[in-house]
Amino acid sequence: MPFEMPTRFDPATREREIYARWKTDGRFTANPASPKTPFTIVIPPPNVTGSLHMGHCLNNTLQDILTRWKRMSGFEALWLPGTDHAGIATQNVVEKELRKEKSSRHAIGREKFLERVWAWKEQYGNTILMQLERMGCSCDWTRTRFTMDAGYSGAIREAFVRLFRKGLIYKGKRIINWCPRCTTALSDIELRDQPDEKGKLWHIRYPVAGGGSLTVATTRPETMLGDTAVAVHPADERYKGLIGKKVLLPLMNREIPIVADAFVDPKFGTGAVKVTPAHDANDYECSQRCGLPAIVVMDERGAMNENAGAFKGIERFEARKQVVQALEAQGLLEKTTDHVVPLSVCDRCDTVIEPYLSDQWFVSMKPLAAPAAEAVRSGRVKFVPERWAKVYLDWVDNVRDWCISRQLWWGHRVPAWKCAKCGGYTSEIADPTKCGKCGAAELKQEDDVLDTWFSSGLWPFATMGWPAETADLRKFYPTSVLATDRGIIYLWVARMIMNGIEFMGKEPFHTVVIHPTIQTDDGKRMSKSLGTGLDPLTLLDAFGADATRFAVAKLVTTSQDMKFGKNISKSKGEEARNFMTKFFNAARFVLMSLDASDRAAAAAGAAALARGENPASLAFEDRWILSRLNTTIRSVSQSLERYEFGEAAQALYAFAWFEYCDWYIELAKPRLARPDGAAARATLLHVLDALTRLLHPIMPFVTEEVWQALRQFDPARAESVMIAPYPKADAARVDLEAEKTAGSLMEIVRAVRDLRMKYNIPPKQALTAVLSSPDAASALALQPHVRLVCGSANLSKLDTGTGLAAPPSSATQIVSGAQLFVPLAGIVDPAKEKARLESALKKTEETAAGVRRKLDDPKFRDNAPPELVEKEKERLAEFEDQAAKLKAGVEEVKGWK
RNA sequence: GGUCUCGUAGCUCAAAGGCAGAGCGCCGGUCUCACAUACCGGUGACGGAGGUUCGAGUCCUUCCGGGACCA
Repeated sequence: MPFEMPTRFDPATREREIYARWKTDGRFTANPASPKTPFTIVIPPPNVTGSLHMGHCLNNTLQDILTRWKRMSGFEALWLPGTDHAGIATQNVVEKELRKEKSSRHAIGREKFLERVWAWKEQYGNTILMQLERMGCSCDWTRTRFTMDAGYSGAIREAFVRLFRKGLIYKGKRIINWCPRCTTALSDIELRDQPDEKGKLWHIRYPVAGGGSLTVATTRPETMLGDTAVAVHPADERYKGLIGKKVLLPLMNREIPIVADAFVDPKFGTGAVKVTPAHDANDYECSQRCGLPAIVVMDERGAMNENAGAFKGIERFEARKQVVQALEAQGLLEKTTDHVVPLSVCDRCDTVIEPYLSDQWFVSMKPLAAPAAEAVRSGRVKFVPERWAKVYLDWVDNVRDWCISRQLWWGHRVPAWKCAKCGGYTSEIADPTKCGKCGAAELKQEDDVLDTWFSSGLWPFATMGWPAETADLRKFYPTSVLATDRGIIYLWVARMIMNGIEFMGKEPFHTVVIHPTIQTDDGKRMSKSLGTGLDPLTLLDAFGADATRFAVAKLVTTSQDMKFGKNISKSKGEEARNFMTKFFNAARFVLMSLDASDRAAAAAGAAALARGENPASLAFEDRWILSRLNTTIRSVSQSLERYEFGEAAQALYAFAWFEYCDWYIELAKPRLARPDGAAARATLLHVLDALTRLLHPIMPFVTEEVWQALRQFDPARAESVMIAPYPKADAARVDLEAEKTAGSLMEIVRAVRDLRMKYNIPPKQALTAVLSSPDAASALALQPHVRLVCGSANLSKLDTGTGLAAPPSSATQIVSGAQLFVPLAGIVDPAKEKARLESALKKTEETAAGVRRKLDDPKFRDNAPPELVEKEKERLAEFEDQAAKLKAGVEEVKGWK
């Protein structure tokens, strides 16, 4: 019965079926009791409100490549998936729903609101995980975690209490970033800079007590209502006499001091700055140094409050206008200039951030950061590429205390209780019943919740059941690799390392792979709002998961960016899809060409080859492709070890297409039908088998399809390619001599094909040729392969030898130092041939002259390594020889009638 | 202001300091019994200026032009 395969692999139908089969067979599930060495990756948890974007597509492709490769390489591989609860983002989504219903979270209350969020999460929260399935990701779905799960919440409670007890968590009044729309505090990294915002610089005259005035420049005049001082640089001669005097704060009629502080830049504005401690971080620090009070003049929604006098109740930007008008009316506005202001906006809602003095919870970072920095400096945690370690260290070394409280409802409620009696805070694993300080029983839990990053920072071990000592933790912690984008270095990587050391006593991973960031075709950041984003689903639909993954992986380099917008993704997607089809078709050819009677023998032969044995006498071309295969295996393995995904994909692409398909299959074809073709059949099958396994981590679906076809020939193989061993290079198979000879043969074939093109000779028309080698040895080396050359170049005859004369009316090519003559009586055009040879001659002479110049230079001869000088001498001899032959060819043509 | 990164063919990327390579595109030819999503052949490039070196795409300086991050 002939073996049948469809002409194409159809991703749309086959991917789902194959994935479902893997799942039901439990292929993704890791076993903590396994004796194998673990290999663990925890997914950088995507935001539960999110859907797959190109960044995820790339990030997860790479994680899956690593996981599948390690799983096949004999590791107990665990890729642990999950999502984080994304406090603000998720709360905003549900609040939006409520607004549509003309309701609000305040209208329904905290408890009901949280029920709504959970309901939303149950309905939509799995979107991104399902998209990962579509990509073929081999995540262990039995271990999927969510940062709000009960177990995970227990880990957060544990971590908070431990840090609290160590004194590393405290509550205090500080300037924080406040989003007046979300009405919550934000950490530095939840902001987005809005550069080059056009603003103004207002110069305001403050009357000095006792006469005169002092002009200050500000970009935010509305905050002057909360000024408690004016500061100048202590060394600024212009203002020296004013230090210690008072000014009368306009509009508020409050006397405030003129202080000296080195934070003032004398070159900015007038060199005198207003100090508003409650609404500016620098001013706040200044106020601490100078002992100034802080007056909050805005409420939590960004409107001016009762401390703003006449401006009470006015929204902050409107207040700005009115304050300016009022100052102008009083003649206190000296001038207004244009000024570019750096603005920070809320990452979630684009509202301009207000620096705001308020009571918040903080983590004292220095004690946690020091060992985290040391872990990287000592090399226990490595960054790939290495340079990112510097970025990490810059942040970790200069880290500031971290505001972890958020004025939200969705999240982990701060597990601290305030005592009504003594005002102290108590934090315990079990809800406390009495104050840890004074013993009183009137306790109230804090309303705020914790920053999402506080929970996702515990991800590498909280996902495995910490603080319980679970089998998973024992087996899979520390994890192996964290793969992520550079934007996440501060958000997660640093915090995961700090927490891993603090709570587990061990770094959470030994390697951090920072892959490039996907950009648009013209090298800009992809932006949803600008519509320059690219939806990976359109790629998955158009090209299938295998091709999408391959296209993305092939472009991964050590550079920081990767252009992959609408046009580039299309061209790269097509390239990858064509490659996938090519591979599938090669498999189809190999399997369909094996006769039922050949199959068992071919399978046995291929198995023997895989073991390093030679089942039948291997032909030259068999030895060549086996050599190339093993060279490729080595290079792919090395690339993967170094996380050079693009290199690995590239090597596989080139080997599969240009060597296996273009040359080997074609060379093996004539032997296939022959009874003595056993070695060819075994080699074809063996290389296909190896290639299938090599490609599997990048293109999981099509390789599984091919694997299942291979299994029909050889049921003894693994049930799935997922658990088949990844090929190992066999150095004994590498045959550089064969590779070199094959190179010469290809050159000869190409030379004939080139002549066919130049003289319009159809491929079907057989030709004859004469190959005159420079010496007997090389003639002898080519002799056995005449059959291969004739087959590939469609020659009916190829004479080889040394010093052979050109047959009449021959076109000449110089290949590998030999002369190739192709008699073309009646076809060859003397003028054209002469021109062709002369052009080749000119090129050769130019190259020869270059090498000669180099060799004539005594400095080169004296300083360059002798081997190189020798090599250059040989090259020169070759070029001179080639030139001589071409010259002879020109003379020959001249003699034609 | 500081740090990092990238400028190589029309496009996307390669090349321990020693002959600048691929793919896509483009041009021309083939529907040859796995594959026209294919096959065959061809075309085409080191941002500028200095320096180090026998030798620089590669190392150094500087300029120009992109990108990222920190303050």
